[in-house]
Amino acid sequence: MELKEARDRFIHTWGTLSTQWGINRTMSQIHALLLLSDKALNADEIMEELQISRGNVNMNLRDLISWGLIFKQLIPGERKEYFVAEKDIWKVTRQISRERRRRELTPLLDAMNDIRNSIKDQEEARGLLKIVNDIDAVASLADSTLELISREESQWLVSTFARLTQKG
Amino acid sequence: MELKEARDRFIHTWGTLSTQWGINRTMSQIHALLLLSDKALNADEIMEELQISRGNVNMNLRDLISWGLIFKQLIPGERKEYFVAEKDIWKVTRQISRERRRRELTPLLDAMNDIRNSIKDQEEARGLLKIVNDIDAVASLADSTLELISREESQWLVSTFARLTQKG
DNA sequence: AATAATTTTCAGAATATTTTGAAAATTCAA
DNA sequence: TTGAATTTTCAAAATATTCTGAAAATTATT
Repeated sequence: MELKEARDRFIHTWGTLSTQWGINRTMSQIHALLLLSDKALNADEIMEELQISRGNVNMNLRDLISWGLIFKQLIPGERKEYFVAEKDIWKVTRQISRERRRRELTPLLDAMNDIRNSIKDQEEARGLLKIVNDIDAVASLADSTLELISREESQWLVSTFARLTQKG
Repeated sequence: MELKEARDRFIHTWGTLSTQWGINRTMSQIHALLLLSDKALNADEIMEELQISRGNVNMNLRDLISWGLIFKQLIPGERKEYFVAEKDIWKVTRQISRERRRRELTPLLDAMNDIRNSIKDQEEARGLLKIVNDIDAVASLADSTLELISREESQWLVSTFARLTQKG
Protein backbone atom coordinates (compact mmCIF):
# COMPACT_ATOMS: atom_id res chain seq x y z
CA MET A 1 0.00 0.00 0.00
CA GLU A 2 1.11 3.53 -0.74
CA LEU A 3 1.93 5.67 2.26
CA LYS A 4 -0.61 8.24 1.17
CA GLU A 5 -3.19 5.52 0.82
CA ALA A 6 -2.43 4.19 4.30
CA ARG A 7 -2.70 7.67 5.79
CA ASP A 8 -6.04 8.18 4.11
CA ARG A 9 -7.22 4.84 5.34
CA PHE A 10 -6.25 5.75 8.87
CA ILE A 11 -8.14 9.04 8.66
CA HIS A 12 -11.14 7.34 7.13
CA THR A 13 -11.20 4.55 9.74
CA TRP A 14 -10.90 7.01 12.56
CA GLY A 15 -13.78 9.03 11.15
CA THR A 16 -16.02 6.02 10.70
CA LEU A 17 -15.42 4.43 14.06
CA SER A 18 -15.93 7.69 15.90
CA THR A 19 -19.54 8.07 14.86
CA GLN A 20 -20.36 4.92 16.83
CA TRP A 21 -19.17 6.76 19.91
CA GLY A 22 -21.34 9.74 19.22
CA ILE A 23 -18.50 11.84 17.87
CA ASN A 24 -18.78 13.85 14.70
CA ARG A 25 -17.03 12.26 11.73
CA THR A 26 -15.35 15.40 10.46
CA MET A 27 -14.08 16.31 13.89
CA SER A 28 -12.41 12.92 14.13
CA GLN A 29 -10.95 13.19 10.67
CA ILE A 30 -9.43 16.56 11.39
CA HIS A 31 -8.07 15.14 14.60
CA ALA A 32 -6.58 12.16 12.75
CA LEU A 33 -5.05 14.44 10.14
CA LEU A 34 -3.40 16.59 12.78
CA LEU A 35 -2.21 13.53 14.67
CA LEU A 36 -0.43 12.38 11.54
CA SER A 37 1.01 15.71 10.59
CA ASP A 38 4.38 16.62 12.04
CA LYS A 39 3.91 20.23 11.17
CA ALA A 40 1.10 22.53 12.25
CA LEU A 41 -1.66 23.00 9.67
CA ASN A 42 -3.90 25.96 8.93
CA ALA A 43 -7.55 25.99 7.95
CA ASP A 44 -6.85 26.13 4.20
CA GLU A 45 -4.60 23.11 4.33
CA ILE A 46 -7.21 21.13 6.22
CA MET A 47 -9.95 22.20 3.80
CA GLU A 48 -7.78 21.10 0.91
CA GLU A 49 -6.73 17.80 2.41
CA LEU A 50 -10.18 16.69 3.57
CA GLN A 51 -12.17 18.48 0.86
CA ILE A 52 -14.52 20.24 3.24
CA SER A 53 -15.75 23.78 3.65
CA ARG A 54 -14.18 26.55 5.66
CA GLY A 55 -17.11 26.78 8.05
CA ASN A 56 -16.96 23.10 8.76
CA VAL A 57 -13.24 23.23 9.43
CA ASN A 58 -13.57 26.24 11.67
CA MET A 59 -16.39 24.77 13.71
CA ASN A 60 -14.68 21.46 14.28
CA LEU A 61 -11.37 23.06 15.13
CA ARG A 62 -13.22 24.98 17.86
CA ASP A 63 -14.73 21.72 19.11
CA LEU A 64 -11.38 19.96 19.16
CA ILE A 65 -9.92 22.83 21.12
CA SER A 66 -12.79 22.67 23.61
CA TRP A 67 -12.04 18.98 24.04
CA GLY A 68 -8.43 19.88 24.71
CA LEU A 69 -7.19 17.66 21.89
CA ILE A 70 -5.57 20.29 19.68
CA PHE A 71 -3.98 23.68 20.18
CA LYS A 72 -3.51 26.86 18.29
CA GLN A 73 0.04 27.54 17.27
CA LEU A 74 1.12 30.97 16.19
CA ILE A 75 3.89 30.93 13.66
CA PRO A 76 6.14 34.03 13.71
CA GLY A 77 5.66 36.13 10.62
CA GLU A 78 2.56 34.18 9.58
CA ARG A 79 -0.84 35.80 9.71
CA LYS A 80 -2.87 32.62 9.64
CA GLU A 81 -3.61 30.46 12.66
CA TYR A 82 -2.03 27.02 12.75
CA PHE A 83 -3.13 23.98 14.70
CA VAL A 84 -1.30 21.05 16.23
CA ALA A 85 -2.65 17.95 17.94
CA GLU A 86 -1.44 16.59 21.23
CA LYS A 87 0.62 13.64 20.01
CA ASP A 88 1.02 11.68 23.24
CA ILE A 89 -1.81 9.16 22.97
CA TRP A 90 -1.89 8.61 26.72
CA LYS A 91 -2.42 12.31 27.24
CA VAL A 92 -5.12 12.19 24.57
CA THR A 93 -6.79 9.29 26.35
CA ARG A 94 -6.67 11.10 29.67
CA GLN A 95 -8.12 14.23 28.14
CA ILE A 96 -10.99 12.34 26.53
CA SER A 97 -11.69 10.59 29.84
CA ARG A 98 -11.78 13.93 31.59
CA GLU A 99 -14.19 15.45 29.10
CA ARG A 100 -16.56 12.51 28.80
CA ARG A 101 -16.71 12.35 32.55
CA ARG A 102 -17.58 16.01 32.76
CA ARG A 103 -20.01 16.04 29.86
CA GLU A 104 -21.76 12.71 30.28
CA LEU A 105 -21.33 11.04 33.63
CA THR A 106 -21.76 14.04 35.86
CA PRO A 107 -25.13 14.90 34.30
CA LEU A 108 -26.25 11.28 34.60
CA LEU A 109 -25.27 11.13 38.27
CA ASP A 110 -27.03 14.42 38.91
CA ALA A 111 -30.18 13.17 37.21
CA MET A 112 -30.18 9.96 39.25
CA ASN A 113 -29.75 12.01 42.38
CA ASP A 114 -32.66 14.26 41.55
CA ILE A 115 -34.91 11.30 40.93
CA ARG A 116 -33.77 9.58 44.10
CA ASN A 117 -34.47 12.64 46.19
CA SER A 118 -37.89 13.05 44.72
CA ILE A 119 -39.02 9.53 45.61
CA LYS A 120 -36.97 8.51 48.60
CA ASP A 121 -39.85 8.49 51.06
CA GLN A 122 -42.36 6.74 48.83
CA GLU A 123 -42.84 3.11 49.72
CA GLU A 124 -44.45 2.37 46.36
CA ALA A 125 -41.35 3.61 44.51
CA ARG A 126 -39.18 0.74 45.70
CA GLY A 127 -38.60 -0.70 42.23
CA LEU A 128 -37.63 2.60 40.69
CA LEU A 129 -35.39 3.40 43.64
CA LYS A 130 -33.52 0.15 43.25
CA ILE A 131 -32.79 0.71 39.56
CA VAL A 132 -31.79 4.30 40.16
CA ASN A 133 -29.40 3.20 42.89
CA ASP A 134 -27.96 0.42 40.77
CA ILE A 135 -27.38 2.70 37.83
CA ASP A 136 -25.90 5.26 40.14
CA ALA A 137 -23.47 2.60 41.37
CA VAL A 138 -22.36 1.64 37.87
CA ALA A 139 -22.09 5.26 36.78
CA SER A 140 -20.06 6.08 39.89
CA LEU A 141 -17.72 3.24 39.08
CA ALA A 142 -17.33 4.48 35.52
CA ASP A 143 -16.83 7.97 36.88
CA SER A 144 -14.10 6.83 39.27
CA THR A 145 -12.44 4.85 36.53
CA LEU A 146 -12.36 7.80 34.17
CA GLU A 147 -11.18 10.00 37.01
CA LEU A 148 -8.35 7.59 37.60
CA ILE A 149 -7.43 7.44 33.95
CA SER A 150 -7.50 11.19 33.72
CA ARG A 151 -4.84 11.63 36.40
CA GLU A 152 -1.29 12.53 35.41
CA GLU A 153 0.28 9.61 37.24
CA SER A 154 -2.29 7.11 36.11
CA GLN A 155 -0.37 5.40 33.38
CA TRP A 156 1.42 2.85 35.53
CA LEU A 157 -1.82 1.95 37.27
CA VAL A 158 -3.64 1.61 34.01
CA SER A 159 -1.00 -0.75 32.68
CA THR A 160 -1.03 -2.68 35.93
CA PHE A 161 -4.75 -3.08 35.50
CA ALA A 162 -4.22 -4.16 31.92
CA ARG A 163 -1.74 -6.78 33.01
CA LEU A 164 -4.23 -8.07 35.55
CA THR A 165 -6.68 -8.64 32.75
CA GLN A 166 -4.24 -10.77 30.77
CA LYS A 167 -4.30 -13.70 33.15
CA GLY A 168 -7.15 -15.38 34.99
CA MET B 1 -42.81 14.34 42.66
CA GLU B 2 -45.39 11.81 41.58
CA LEU B 3 -44.15 8.28 41.08
CA LYS B 4 -45.40 8.30 37.50
CA GLU B 5 -43.58 11.55 36.92
CA ALA B 6 -40.35 10.15 38.36
CA ARG B 7 -40.60 7.06 36.19
CA ASP B 8 -41.13 9.19 33.12
CA ARG B 9 -38.18 11.31 34.07
CA PHE B 10 -36.02 8.26 34.40
CA ILE B 11 -37.06 7.01 30.97
CA HIS B 12 -36.55 10.42 29.45
CA THR B 13 -33.11 10.88 31.02
CA TRP B 14 -31.98 7.46 29.92
CA GLY B 15 -33.13 8.21 26.40
CA THR B 16 -31.39 11.55 26.24
CA LEU B 17 -28.07 10.47 27.70
CA SER B 18 -27.88 7.43 25.45
CA THR B 19 -27.72 9.44 22.25
CA GLN B 20 -24.37 10.83 23.37
CA TRP B 21 -23.06 7.28 23.36
CA GLY B 22 -24.29 6.65 19.85
CA ILE B 23 -27.32 4.68 20.99
CA ASN B 24 -30.76 5.20 19.58
CA ARG B 25 -33.05 7.17 21.87
CA THR B 26 -36.09 4.96 21.47
CA MET B 27 -34.10 1.82 22.05
CA SER B 28 -32.91 3.23 25.36
CA GLN B 29 -36.37 4.31 26.35
CA ILE B 30 -37.82 0.89 25.69
CA HIS B 31 -34.97 -0.55 27.68
CA ALA B 32 -35.62 1.83 30.56
CA LEU B 33 -39.33 1.04 30.48
CA LEU B 34 -38.68 -2.69 30.66
CA LEU B 35 -36.10 -2.19 33.41
CA LEU B 36 -38.75 -0.47 35.47
CA SER B 37 -41.53 -2.89 34.76
CA ASP B 38 -41.86 -5.88 37.03
CA LYS B 39 -44.09 -7.66 34.59
CA ALA B 40 -43.31 -8.53 30.99
CA LEU B 41 -44.74 -6.13 28.41
CA ASN B 42 -45.97 -6.70 24.87
CA ALA B 43 -45.58 -4.48 21.83
CA ASP B 44 -48.97 -2.79 22.27
CA GLU B 45 -48.23 -1.85 25.84
CA ILE B 46 -44.91 -0.34 24.85
CA MET B 47 -46.50 1.56 21.94
CA GLU B 48 -49.09 2.94 24.30
CA GLU B 49 -46.69 3.86 27.08
CA LEU B 50 -44.08 5.57 24.88
CA GLN B 51 -46.49 6.78 22.20
CA ILE B 52 -44.55 5.33 19.31
CA SER B 53 -45.42 3.25 16.28
CA ARG B 54 -45.55 -0.51 16.04
CA GLY B 55 -42.72 -0.66 13.51
CA ASN B 56 -40.50 1.40 15.75
CA VAL B 57 -41.23 -0.79 18.75
CA ASN B 58 -40.63 -3.96 16.78
CA MET B 59 -37.34 -2.82 15.35
CA ASN B 60 -35.93 -1.64 18.65
CA LEU B 61 -37.05 -4.77 20.48
CA ARG B 62 -35.05 -6.76 17.91
CA ASP B 63 -32.04 -4.54 18.52
CA LEU B 64 -32.30 -4.90 22.28
CA ILE B 65 -32.47 -8.65 21.90
CA SER B 66 -29.40 -8.61 19.65
CA TRP B 67 -27.60 -6.67 22.36
CA GLY B 68 -28.66 -9.34 24.85
CA LEU B 69 -30.37 -6.80 27.08
CA ILE B 70 -33.94 -8.11 26.88
CA PHE B 71 -35.59 -11.44 26.28
CA LYS B 72 -38.77 -12.78 24.80
CA GLN B 73 -41.10 -14.30 27.33
CA LEU B 74 -43.93 -16.54 26.25
CA ILE B 75 -46.90 -16.38 28.52
CA PRO B 76 -49.03 -19.56 28.61
CA GLY B 77 -52.39 -19.02 27.01
CA GLU B 78 -51.32 -15.69 25.51
CA ARG B 79 -50.85 -15.29 21.80
CA LYS B 80 -48.76 -12.13 21.96
CA GLU B 81 -45.04 -12.01 22.62
CA TYR B 82 -43.92 -10.45 25.85
CA PHE B 83 -40.55 -8.96 26.72
CA VAL B 84 -38.54 -8.66 29.89
CA ALA B 85 -35.29 -6.87 30.59
CA GLU B 86 -32.34 -8.34 32.42
CA LYS B 87 -32.67 -6.57 35.77
CA ASP B 88 -29.26 -7.20 37.28
CA ILE B 89 -27.39 -4.04 36.37
CA TRP B 90 -24.00 -5.74 36.68
CA LYS B 91 -25.09 -8.30 34.16
CA VAL B 92 -26.35 -5.50 31.95
CA THR B 93 -23.01 -3.74 32.25
CA ARG B 94 -21.14 -6.90 31.38
CA GLN B 95 -23.34 -7.52 28.39
CA ILE B 96 -22.85 -4.00 27.06
CA SER B 97 -19.10 -4.34 27.54
CA ARG B 98 -19.13 -7.59 25.62
CA GLU B 99 -21.09 -6.12 22.72
CA ARG B 100 -19.22 -2.86 22.42
CA ARG B 101 -16.01 -4.79 22.46
CA ARG B 102 -17.22 -7.04 19.67
CA ARG B 103 -18.83 -4.31 17.59
CA GLU B 104 -16.37 -1.47 18.05
CA LEU B 105 -12.99 -2.40 19.42
CA THR B 106 -12.38 -5.53 17.40
CA PRO B 107 -12.95 -3.70 14.10
CA LEU B 108 -10.67 -0.87 15.22
CA LEU B 109 -7.90 -3.28 16.19
CA ASP B 110 -8.29 -5.11 12.90
CA ALA B 111 -8.09 -1.86 10.97
CA MET B 112 -4.93 -0.81 12.82
CA ASN B 113 -3.43 -4.18 12.07
CA ASP B 114 -4.18 -3.94 8.38
CA ILE B 115 -2.60 -0.53 8.19
CA ARG B 116 0.43 -1.66 10.16
CA ASN B 117 0.98 -4.64 7.88
CA SER B 118 0.70 -2.53 4.80
CA ILE B 119 3.42 -0.08 5.87
CA LYS B 120 5.68 -2.02 8.17
CA ASP B 121 8.66 -2.07 5.85
CA GLN B 122 8.47 1.53 4.71
CA GLU B 123 11.02 3.73 6.38
CA GLU B 124 9.13 6.88 5.41
CA ALA B 125 6.01 5.68 7.24
CA ARG B 126 7.60 5.98 10.69
CA GLY B 127 5.21 8.67 11.89
CA LEU B 128 2.10 6.82 10.82
CA LEU B 129 3.41 3.59 12.27
CA LYS B 130 3.98 5.20 15.64
CA ILE B 131 0.45 6.56 15.87
CA VAL B 132 -1.04 3.30 14.68
CA ASN B 133 0.93 1.43 17.33
CA ASP B 134 -0.02 3.89 20.04
CA ILE B 135 -3.69 3.72 19.19
CA ASP B 136 -3.45 -0.02 19.02
CA ALA B 137 -2.04 0.00 22.54
CA VAL B 138 -4.84 2.14 23.93
CA ALA B 139 -7.48 0.14 22.10
CA SER B 140 -5.95 -3.09 23.37
CA LEU B 141 -6.10 -1.76 26.89
CA ALA B 142 -9.73 -0.79 26.45
CA ASP B 143 -10.37 -4.17 24.92
CA SER B 144 -8.79 -5.99 27.85
CA THR B 145 -10.69 -3.85 30.29
CA LEU B 146 -14.02 -4.58 28.64
CA GLU B 147 -13.08 -8.23 28.42
CA LEU B 148 -12.42 -8.20 32.15
CA ILE B 149 -15.68 -6.46 32.92
CA SER B 150 -17.56 -8.87 30.73
CA ARG B 151 -16.43 -11.89 32.74
CA GLU B 152 -18.81 -13.57 35.15
CA GLU B 153 -16.49 -13.28 38.13
CA SER B 154 -15.42 -9.75 37.40
CA GLN B 155 -17.52 -7.90 39.91
CA TRP B 156 -15.18 -8.17 42.87
CA LEU B 157 -12.25 -7.03 40.74
CA VAL B 158 -14.21 -4.14 39.37
CA SER B 159 -15.08 -2.99 42.87
CA THR B 160 -11.51 -3.46 43.98
CA PHE B 161 -10.45 -1.26 41.13
CA ALA B 162 -13.08 1.25 42.12
CA ARG B 163 -11.80 1.33 45.66
CA LEU B 164 -8.28 1.94 44.36
CA THR B 165 -9.51 5.01 42.63
CA GLN B 166 -10.96 6.50 45.80
CA LYS B 167 -7.59 7.21 47.37
CA GLY B 168 -4.37 8.68 45.98
C1' DA C 1 -58.15 -24.97 4.35
C1' DA C 2 -59.88 -20.54 5.74
C1' DT C 3 -59.64 -16.95 9.02
C1' DA C 4 -58.02 -14.17 12.59
C1' DA C 5 -54.21 -12.48 15.37
C1' DT C 6 -49.73 -11.05 15.50
C1' DT C 7 -45.21 -9.84 13.83
C1' DT C 8 -42.16 -8.11 10.36
C1' DT C 9 -40.79 -5.33 6.65
C1' DC C 10 -39.77 -1.30 4.26
C1' DA C 11 -40.90 2.85 1.25
C1' DG C 12 -41.81 7.25 2.21
C1' DA C 13 -42.31 11.01 5.84
C1' DA C 14 -40.50 13.33 9.61
C1' DT C 15 -36.74 14.74 12.27
C1' DA C 16 -32.04 15.59 13.49
C1' DT C 17 -27.45 16.46 12.29
C1' DT C 18 -23.93 18.07 9.48
C1' DT C 19 -22.14 20.92 5.91
C1' DT C 20 -21.84 24.74 2.89
C1' DG C 21 -20.79 29.28 1.55
C1' DA C 22 -21.33 33.87 1.67
C1' DA C 23 -21.87 37.84 4.73
C1' DA C 24 -20.40 39.84 9.03
C1' DA C 25 -16.95 40.42 12.37
C1' DT C 26 -12.35 40.60 13.70
C1' DT C 27 -7.46 41.19 13.32
C1' DC C 28 -3.39 42.97 11.62
C1' DA C 29 -0.35 45.96 8.57
C1' DA C 30 0.57 49.98 6.19
C1' DT D 1 -7.78 55.18 9.94
C1' DT D 2 -8.28 52.33 5.83
C1' DG D 3 -8.26 48.09 3.72
C1' DA D 4 -6.74 43.51 2.97
C1' DA D 5 -6.39 39.04 5.20
C1' DT D 6 -8.40 35.96 8.10
C1' DT D 7 -11.76 34.02 11.16
C1' DT D 8 -16.42 33.44 12.67
C1' DT D 9 -21.25 33.03 12.22
C1' DC D 10 -25.44 31.22 10.74
C1' DA D 11 -29.41 30.54 7.42
C1' DA D 12 -30.31 27.45 4.06
C1' DA D 13 -29.05 23.02 1.70
C1' DA D 14 -27.54 18.45 1.96
C1' DT D 15 -27.26 14.31 4.27
C1' DA D 16 -28.16 10.86 7.69
C1' DT D 17 -31.07 8.84 10.96
C1' DT D 18 -35.24 7.61 12.91
C1' DC D 19 -40.10 6.79 12.72
C1' DT D 20 -44.57 5.74 10.76
C1' DG D 21 -48.10 2.97 9.06
C1' DA D 22 -49.96 0.01 6.03
C1' DA D 23 -49.04 -4.12 3.33
C1' DA D 24 -46.87 -8.57 3.43
C1' DA D 25 -45.48 -12.45 5.95
C1' DT D 26 -45.95 -15.48 9.61
C1' DT D 27 -48.22 -17.96 13.17
C1' DA D 28 -51.93 -19.85 15.62
C1' DT D 29 -57.01 -21.11 15.83
C1' DT D 30 -61.33 -22.89 14.18
